[in-house]
Amino acid sequence: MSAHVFIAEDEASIVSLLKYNLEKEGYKVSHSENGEDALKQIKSKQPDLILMDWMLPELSGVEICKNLKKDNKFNDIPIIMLTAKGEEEDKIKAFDTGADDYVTKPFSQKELNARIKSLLRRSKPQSSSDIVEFTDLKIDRITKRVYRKDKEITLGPTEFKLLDFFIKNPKRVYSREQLLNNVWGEDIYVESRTVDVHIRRLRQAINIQNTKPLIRTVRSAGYSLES
Amino acid sequence: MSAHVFIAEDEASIVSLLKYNLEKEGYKVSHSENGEDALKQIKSKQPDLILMDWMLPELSGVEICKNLKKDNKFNDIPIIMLTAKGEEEDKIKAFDTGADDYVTKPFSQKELNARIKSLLRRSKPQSSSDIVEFTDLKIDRITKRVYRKDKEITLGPTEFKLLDFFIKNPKRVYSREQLLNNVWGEDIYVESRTVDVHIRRLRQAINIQNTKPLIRTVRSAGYSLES
DNA sequence: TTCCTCAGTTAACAAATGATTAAAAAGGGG
DNA sequence: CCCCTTTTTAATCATTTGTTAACTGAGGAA
Repeated sequence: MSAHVFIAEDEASIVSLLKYNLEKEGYKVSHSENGEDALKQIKSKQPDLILMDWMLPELSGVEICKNLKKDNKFNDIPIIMLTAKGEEEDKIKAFDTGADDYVTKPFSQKELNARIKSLLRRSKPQSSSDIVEFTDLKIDRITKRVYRKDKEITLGPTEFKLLDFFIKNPKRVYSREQLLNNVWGEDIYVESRTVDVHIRRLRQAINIQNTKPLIRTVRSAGYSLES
Repeated sequence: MSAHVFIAEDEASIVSLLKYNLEKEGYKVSHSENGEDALKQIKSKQPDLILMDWMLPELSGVEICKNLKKDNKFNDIPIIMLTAKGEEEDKIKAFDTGADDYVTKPFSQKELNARIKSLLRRSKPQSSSDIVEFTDLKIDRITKRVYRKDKEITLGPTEFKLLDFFIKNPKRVYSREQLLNNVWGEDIYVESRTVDVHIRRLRQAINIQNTKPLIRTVRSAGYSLES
């Protein structure tokens, strides 16, 4: 699943250059040449990232930026401002309107790609790496192995999924309901006590004698993974 | 509550310049001159943002960066790389190791401030909205934990809900009736004296010896949370 | 001021709620 | 059909909850 990059830029030559390069990187790309239309398209398409010219016909990049950052639904979309001016003050202004990064023309495609990658990584935590660590726990999603303090631990499939889910949001308390929906699946019906049983098995597997247990029980609320 | 910025940099002149400027901006600042120590400090202090020199004694910035980005507990801390080199390839490498931004020395303090602001804005919201504070009380609805003066306090489920309700409208006085409706639920019938008992339990849990009590009794009216 | 009354405080306890655990039953590949 | 995992069940254990009743103290009346 590739990210969707939206370009708001009126110079055709730049658009085609960007488009070519971004598509080569594997992004889905769409664009608009005018500010008003750009805003409309962004709101309907909800891209993952926006490259926006500072100056745009109809509605300036600054205006669009402000508009998007006001709206809860769109203020998470990272925005990179493109501009011909290299002046200090403009950079500050760009950041102040809510832009997340700033690139001056002419820009290097390589650097732009790097900045895009960085912003996307930040806004898409779910597509995180295949090896995740939390304190002394390490889980490898590829080989399906789990380690505690570099010692391997064997888990049943359900326990693995359970731990994998917990590790995505450590310290957060999940209700049995939430765990069932996220680990077992929305449409599967099992008793909520079943969760307890798997929590117990997971605890037994990952615990180390005389150490603070990793899974916390929050009475009448659920469970969480602690450090 | 101001953000905490950590500086990992060995050139004293740069550190003092940065420190001066960041503190003027209202950030809490701490620093380390050596890579190994920096990593240790970062893990214990958990700053909100890191400014890191590309080259550091003991353990290079790149290494620290990689190390932090692997661990779920720290990979949300934004990192800005500081470097003397202005070369293209280094920028790419910096982003590849997981840095979130990149600034070349000599840098403009104004631009750095803008970039810091942008990164903080981006990383804060997920954690802040479900944490409520009132004077020295802090309640985290995600992890279901309560703190007084940064020391954790354990509450039973009802006391937690009670405090959570009070903190939504501090200083406002609620009758037992209102508390029952809002904390216990509209359709549940319990004696109104029960409220007193839970108020007492909550008081015992959150009070500190020789300090003004946080919950005020308003005779023949109800209770309120005071500062 | 003193005394009385009423509202709030407190401690103790029994009941109920929720979590843990072990063991049996039920599935589901190989 | 056997082995391994998952789910259910039910007994047990732990904590929380609501109730009761005695106690305390504030504030008004005399």
